[in-house]
Amino acid sequence: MKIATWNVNSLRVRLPQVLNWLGREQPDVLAIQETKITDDAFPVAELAEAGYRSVYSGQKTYNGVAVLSKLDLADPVTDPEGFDDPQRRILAVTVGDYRIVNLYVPNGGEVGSDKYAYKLDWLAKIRNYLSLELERHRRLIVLGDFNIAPEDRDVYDPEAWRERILCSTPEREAFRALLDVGLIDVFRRFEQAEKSYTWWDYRLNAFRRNMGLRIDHILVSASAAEDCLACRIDVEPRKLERPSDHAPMVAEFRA
DNA sequence: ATGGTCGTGCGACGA
Repeated sequence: MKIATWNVNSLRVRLPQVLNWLGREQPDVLAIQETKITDDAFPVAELAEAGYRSVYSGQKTYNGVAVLSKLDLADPVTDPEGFDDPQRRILAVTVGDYRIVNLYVPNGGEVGSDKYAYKLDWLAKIRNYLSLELERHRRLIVLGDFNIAPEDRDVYDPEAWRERILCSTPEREAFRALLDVGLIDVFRRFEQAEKSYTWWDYRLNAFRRNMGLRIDHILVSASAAEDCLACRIDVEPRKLERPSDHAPMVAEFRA
């Protein structure tokens, strides 16, 4: 089972790139964030033609999550207990033996802002939900855009980003709290190149200069980690004309 | 450089 995550920053704009990437990479599952498309406009037919079923939870202009799969998608959840939120950021679904939770964590604006408080509150609530999901499912995969760089080695210039959004201590503690409920950052289970990132600002030629952050993650339960064979970032789509500002991540599992 | 580039949707705002 090959499972991927990609913040596409508008599925409408990126659909040709997504279809190309699916064709080349052939993941069994792709979790997408920032679709920025309402459910009535979701490109179900184009994706079906490429061999993928879709579940989606979208809204106008902002946010929006979807899961594409070659296999059946069962038991979708978009509004877990405790979330009373019009923002479409959560989509949990079952594929085969795996419970998959696709997340688009709030960006948080600036440290200390209202959006920052919303982000930390959201992270506290998602922690509770994930701890329940871990009780309910042996094989759990939580993936998406977490908008948190967990450690200094996940940041191209840690001093410049010290206590800034995506890197502040409360955000890193909230990320750590997700690991503490029983999730494993599977990217770090494998040898990786130094300066491995998943997001680069559109400005200042940040990608060409590898001025990036690792803010997209694949977290898995212990029993899913045992079956994980590989985890990598695919920077190729970030090199294309009119790219998303994020690169996809892929994890492969035995069975 | 209180900057810079995108996407949405036609003026800001979010990231």
